[in-house]
Amino acid sequence: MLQVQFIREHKEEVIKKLRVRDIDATSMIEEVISLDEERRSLQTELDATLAESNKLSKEIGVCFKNGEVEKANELKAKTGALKETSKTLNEKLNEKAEELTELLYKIPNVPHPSVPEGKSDEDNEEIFKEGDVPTLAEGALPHWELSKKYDIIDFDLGAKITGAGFPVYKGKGARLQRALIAYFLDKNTEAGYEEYQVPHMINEASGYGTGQLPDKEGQMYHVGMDDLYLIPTAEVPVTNFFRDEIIKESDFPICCTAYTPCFRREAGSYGAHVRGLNRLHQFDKVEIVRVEHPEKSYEALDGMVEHIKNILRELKLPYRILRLCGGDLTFTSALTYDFEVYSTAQERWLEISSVSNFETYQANRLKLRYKDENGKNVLAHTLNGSSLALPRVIAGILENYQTPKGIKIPEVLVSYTGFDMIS
RNA sequence: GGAGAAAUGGCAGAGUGGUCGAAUGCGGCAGUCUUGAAAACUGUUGAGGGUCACACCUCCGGGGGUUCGAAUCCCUCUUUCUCCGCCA
Repeated sequence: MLQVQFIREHKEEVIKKLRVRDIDATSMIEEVISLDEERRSLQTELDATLAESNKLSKEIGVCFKNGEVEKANELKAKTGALKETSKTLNEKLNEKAEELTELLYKIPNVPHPSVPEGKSDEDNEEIFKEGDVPTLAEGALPHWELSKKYDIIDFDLGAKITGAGFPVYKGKGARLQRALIAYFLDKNTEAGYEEYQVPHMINEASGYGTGQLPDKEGQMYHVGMDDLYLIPTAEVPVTNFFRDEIIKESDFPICCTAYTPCFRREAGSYGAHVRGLNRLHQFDKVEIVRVEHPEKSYEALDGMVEHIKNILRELKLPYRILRLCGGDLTFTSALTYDFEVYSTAQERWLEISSVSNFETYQANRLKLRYKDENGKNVLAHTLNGSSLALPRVIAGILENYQTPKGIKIPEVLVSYTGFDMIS
C-alpha cells in the first residue's frame, strides 16, 4: 500500500499519476488525508490522557510507599474518569486507523512515469521484438492437438482425477517439464539468484504482505480447516521471507529464485483463449524475486528483463516485450514488462513472463526496511518476475518446433531432456 | 492427537505488581591508544506514533482481562522444545 505520508505530501501528483491507470482517485485521496488527520488528532488526545493517567499512577505509588493511604485513594478516584476517556478515545482511534488501512488497501500503486496511459491490453506498448517466426509445414497443429497426438499431456485424465485446468503430463511431456524447470533454475542461479524451495501454502499474514489479500482471495484456493492458502505464485512465500525485517544496506541486492507449482482459481475466465495450456488452475513456474535499494531498483528491473531475454534467445523462441499501460498494470506494480511468445500455430501471443517493480508498495505492507547510512529505517524496493512460467513456454515449444516428423527439442534443453525429438 | 515446559532488544540472557523500554555479556557503530591492525579502554546502539525540535504516547510472541499501576497476575490463540502416540 501507499504510504500516508507520501500521499499527504504529494497529493496532486498521486491523483495525477493514478489517472494513468484510468482511475479518478481524488475522493479516495481526500478521504485518506482527512482520516489521517482525524487519526492523528485522536492519537494526540489519547496520548495526553494516558500521560496524565501515568503521572497519577506514579503519584499513587509514591503515596502508598509513604503510607499516605487517604491521599492515594483520593488520587485513585481521579483516575477513573481518565480511564473512561482513554478507553473511548482508543476505540475511536482504532476505528479510524482501520478505516484508513482499509481505504489504503483499495488504492493501487502509483505508476512509473514511463507507463503509458490506457484502459486495456490494447494500449500496451510493444518495446522489443526478437526471434524468427518459423514457417510451419501444412497442417500445423495447436499444442492441445499435439499433446494428444504424441501422448505427452492428458487433459482428460487430469479432469477425471481433479478437474478442468489440472493437466497430467506424461512420458516425454513430463520429462520436458522437468528439464525446463532445471534449465530455468540453472540459468537463474548462474545469474546470481539463490535457489529456494518453499512451502506451497501460505498463511493469512503472508497473503496481506504481498497484496493477494484482502482483495483477491477469490483467486486463491483456501484450505479452510487450517486457514491456509495455496500459493498463486512463488512471489508470495519468497517475498514474505522479508516481512517485518530490517536488513542491512550492505545486504543489497537480495536475489532469490524458486520453482513452485502455482494454484489459481481463475474465477470467471472461460472461453476459446483458455484452451489447452493457455490458462490452468495449476501450473509450474520458476520465479525470481529481488529486494533492492530504491536507487537501484530500475537498474535491477532492466537486468531482469535482459536475463529473461537471454533465456528466450537460447530457447530460440520468437518473443516480444510489452510495457503495460496503466489500465493493464497489476494493482501493486509501478512498472511491468510482459514477455510474450508467439505461437505460430495459434497465431497469437502468449504471455510467459511478467516482470515488475513494486517500488515500496509491497515493502510498506511487509514492513521491509533497511537501515541507511544515517541509521534511519527506509522502505526497500521489491521486484519479481517469472523466469519462466512453464505451460506457455511448453505450448510455444510444441507449436513452434513442430515438424512433420515430430517435435524438435530446443538445443539448450537436450542435455536436460536426454532426447532431441518427441515423436 | 495426549502430557509437560517455554516465548524478553541483532544474539545470549536477567527481570514475578510501581523507580523497567528493560540489568549483564556478546555483536554493531564512533572514539582513545597504534605506522596500521588486534587487544585494552571510553562512549553509543530496539521499533512505531507524535513534534520545527523537544515533550509525550505505544510496543517484552498475538489478542483479551484484572489493577490507580502489568514484561511480571488471569484467560485465550500461535509458535518452539521435551516425552508419548500415529505416520511418509
